[in-house]
Amino acid sequence: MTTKEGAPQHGGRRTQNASMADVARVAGVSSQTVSRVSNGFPGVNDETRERVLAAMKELGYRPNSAARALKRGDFRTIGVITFTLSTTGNMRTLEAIATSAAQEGYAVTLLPVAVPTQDEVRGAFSRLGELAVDAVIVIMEVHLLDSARLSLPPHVKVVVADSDAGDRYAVVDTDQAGGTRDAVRHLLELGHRTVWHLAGPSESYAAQRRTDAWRTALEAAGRAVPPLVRGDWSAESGYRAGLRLAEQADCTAVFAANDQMALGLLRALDERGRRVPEDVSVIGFDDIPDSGSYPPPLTTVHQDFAEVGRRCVQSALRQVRESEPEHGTTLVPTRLVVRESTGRAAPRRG
Amino acid sequence: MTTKEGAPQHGGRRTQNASMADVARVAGVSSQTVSRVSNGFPGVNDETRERVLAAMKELGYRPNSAARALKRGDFRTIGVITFTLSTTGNMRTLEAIATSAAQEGYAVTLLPVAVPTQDEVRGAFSRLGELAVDAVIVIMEVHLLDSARLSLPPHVKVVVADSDAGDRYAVVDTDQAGGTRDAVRHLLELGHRTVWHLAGPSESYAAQRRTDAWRTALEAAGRAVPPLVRGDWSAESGYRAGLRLAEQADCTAVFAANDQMALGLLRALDERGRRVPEDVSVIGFDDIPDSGSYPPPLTTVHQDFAEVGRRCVQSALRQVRESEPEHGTTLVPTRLVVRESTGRAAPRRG
DNA sequence: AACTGTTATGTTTGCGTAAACATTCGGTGG
DNA sequence: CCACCGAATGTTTACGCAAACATAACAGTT
Repeated sequence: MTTKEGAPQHGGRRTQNASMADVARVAGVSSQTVSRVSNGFPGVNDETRERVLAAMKELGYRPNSAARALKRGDFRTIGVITFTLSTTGNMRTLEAIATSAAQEGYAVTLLPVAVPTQDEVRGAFSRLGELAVDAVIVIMEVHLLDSARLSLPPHVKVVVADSDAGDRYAVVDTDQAGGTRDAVRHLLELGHRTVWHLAGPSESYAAQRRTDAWRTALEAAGRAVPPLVRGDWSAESGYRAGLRLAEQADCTAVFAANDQMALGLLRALDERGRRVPEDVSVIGFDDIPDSGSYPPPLTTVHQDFAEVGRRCVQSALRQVRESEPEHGTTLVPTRLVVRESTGRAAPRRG
Repeated sequence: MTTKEGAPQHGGRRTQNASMADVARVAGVSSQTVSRVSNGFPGVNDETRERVLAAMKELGYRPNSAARALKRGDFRTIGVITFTLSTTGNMRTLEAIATSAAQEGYAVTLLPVAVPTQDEVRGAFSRLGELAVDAVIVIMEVHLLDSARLSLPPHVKVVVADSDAGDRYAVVDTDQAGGTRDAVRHLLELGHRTVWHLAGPSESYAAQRRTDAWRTALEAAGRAVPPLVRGDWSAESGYRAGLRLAEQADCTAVFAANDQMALGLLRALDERGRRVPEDVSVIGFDDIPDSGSYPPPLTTVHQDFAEVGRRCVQSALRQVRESEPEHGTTLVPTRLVVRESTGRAAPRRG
C-alpha cells in the first residue's frame, strides 16, 4: 500500500475535524470565503456558495467554537450556579433558563456547588471565571455572595435569581411578599382569627422573606402573631411540625412556606384526626405539579418559575450586549390557586 | 491630561481581561513561564513563581478557556441533552452528572429539547456539534436517536442514560426489570393473588420496560395478568386511574410505575373508601424524597439516580480519554424500600 | 579546561477563525 | 481609452495559550 503523497496528515488519523482550510481546499476557494459562507455574510457568488456548502457537507465541517470564541472575544454561554437542583423551583427555573438561552443562541453551563460554605462558593465563582461564560445566573441564597464576589472576573455579568443581592447585582425574584400577603389575606377572609406559619430554614432568604411578609400581614390586620414553627423545606419536616401543630387547639389555619412541607403537614393532621379543611385550613407555596393531587388538593401560591428563568436570561443578555451591569430587582408576580385545603373557619365563641 | 506614551492600548479600555503576555510583562518574565505557573508545571523557581502569582493577582488574570481549548484540542466540557428536567429522575441524574464532572474538571453544558420531534432532536445534536463538548450524555427516550445520530460529529462520544440505545452507544440504565421484579414479588409474598399495574406513557422506554417486567414477573409466577391501566407519570393521571381501579373489587395490589402517580392513586383510593394498605396495597417506583411522607408513606423501588449520573460521567470521560467509543449497558441496581402502603392481602375465599 | 547534565528560563510556532486590508476583474462614464 | 467603481475573492494578521524547541547558567566529572 503506497501512501498518497497528497495527504500530509500525520499518520492517517481520520477522526479529526475538518477545518475551514480543509473545506477551502476541497471547494477550491480561500478559507475566508468559507468563513463568509459559514457566517451567512453577503458578497459571495451563489455558485461559489453552493460549492462551499457542498464541501462542508462532504467533510462534515463544524465550526470550532473555541476558535470562534477566541476570535470574537465572547463565548455565547451563560453559567448557572446553584446549590442544588433538588427543588422544583430551581429545576424549573433552570429549565426555563436553558430554553430561553437556547433561543438566543446561547448555551448554558452548569456549576453546582455541593456545600454552601464560603470556600465552596468562592471556588465556584473562581472556576466560573476560568470557564467560558459571558454571564452568570446565580440561583441560590446569597449570604455568602459578598465575600465571594471578589473573585468574579470583572467582565462577567451577574444576575441573581430568587434571592436578595441588594443593589449589587441585577435580581429577578418572585414576589414573595405579595404571594404571602395573598395567602394570609385569603385565610383571614375565610374567617380565621389568625394564621400559623410553617417556615422554611432560616438560612434561606426566600423563607425569611415569606416569614417577614406573614408577620407583617398579620400585624397589618391587627391579628395575634402565633409562634413560628420551622421546617427545612422537606415533607418529612412538615410532618414533624404538623404533629406539633395538631396539638394546638386554637390553630385553624396554617401557611406553609412550601408545598412539600404542606404535604407532610397534611399527613400529620390527618393522623391526628384534624380534618382539612373542616378543622384546619392549609395553604402552601410554589404550586408544584403534585400539589393538585394532595389529599386534599392544596390551595397554594403559584410561582412562575419559567418566567423567572426567562427574565434572568433577558437581563443577562441585555448586560452582555450593552456591556454594562444592571442593578435593581424585577419582581415576578404570583397567583393564588384556591383548591380544597382551605375553608371557612368553624364558628367559635368569641 | 497628557496620555502616557507607555500605554499602547487602544483608547484606554480597562475592562479587558489580562492575558498571559500582560502578566509576563508585569512579572518581568516570558509568557511561557506564566503558562508554566498557570498550569502548575515544575521547573519554575519559587521566587519567580511568587512574582508571577503576584502579577496574576494584581491584574486579575484568568486563563482564557477558549484559547486553551483551541490549543489543546478539547473542551473539558460534557453536553447533556434532555427532553425535560421536570422529572425527579432527570433532575437528580443531571445534578450527579454536574457534580461528578466538576470533580474531574469538566463543565456541563445543558441542551434542552423542547419538543421531542425528530427535527428537534436533530437540531439539538447539530447544535451540540457546534458546541464545545467532548462528549454527550443523552437523558431521554431514544426512539428518535437512530435518525438523529447522522448529524453527530464523529469525535463526540455518547452515553445514553436510562434508556435503550441498542449496541450503538454506551448505556447506563437503572435495573428497571430487577426493581419491578422485586416490587411484584414483594406483593405476591404478601399474599396478593395478582398485581395490577399503573403504567407510564407508552412512548417512554422506562415505562415500557417496567410494564414488560411486570408482565413477565406475573407470568413467571403463574398469575393472571390484569388489564393495563395507563397514566402519564403525573399525580393527576394517577388520580384518574385510581378512580377506575377503585371500582375493581378484585384489585388488592397495584404497582405504580412512579411515585407521583402513586400519590394520585392513594388519593383516589382514599376518596373511594378503599383503605391502604388494609384493602389495597400500593407500591411505587423512584423513591422521590416526598414519598416517605405520603399518606401513608409509600413502599417503593428506590432508584439511585446519583449513581446513574456518576457512571454516565465515568463512561463519557473514559471514552474521551481513550478516544474510542464504548458499547454495552451498565445496570444500576435498585432497592426495595418497604414503608406502610403495602400489607398482607385480606383473607378471601378461593 | 573541556565535557556533561540539570535546572530555569526564553523563543518560535500554530491551533481555527474572522476582521482588516489587498487584489482581481468586468463593467461605466468622462 | 483610461480612470474609476463595486462585486467577488484572496492574503495577512492577531486572538491567548502551550507544545516543541532553544538557550543560558551553573555544578559536577573527568
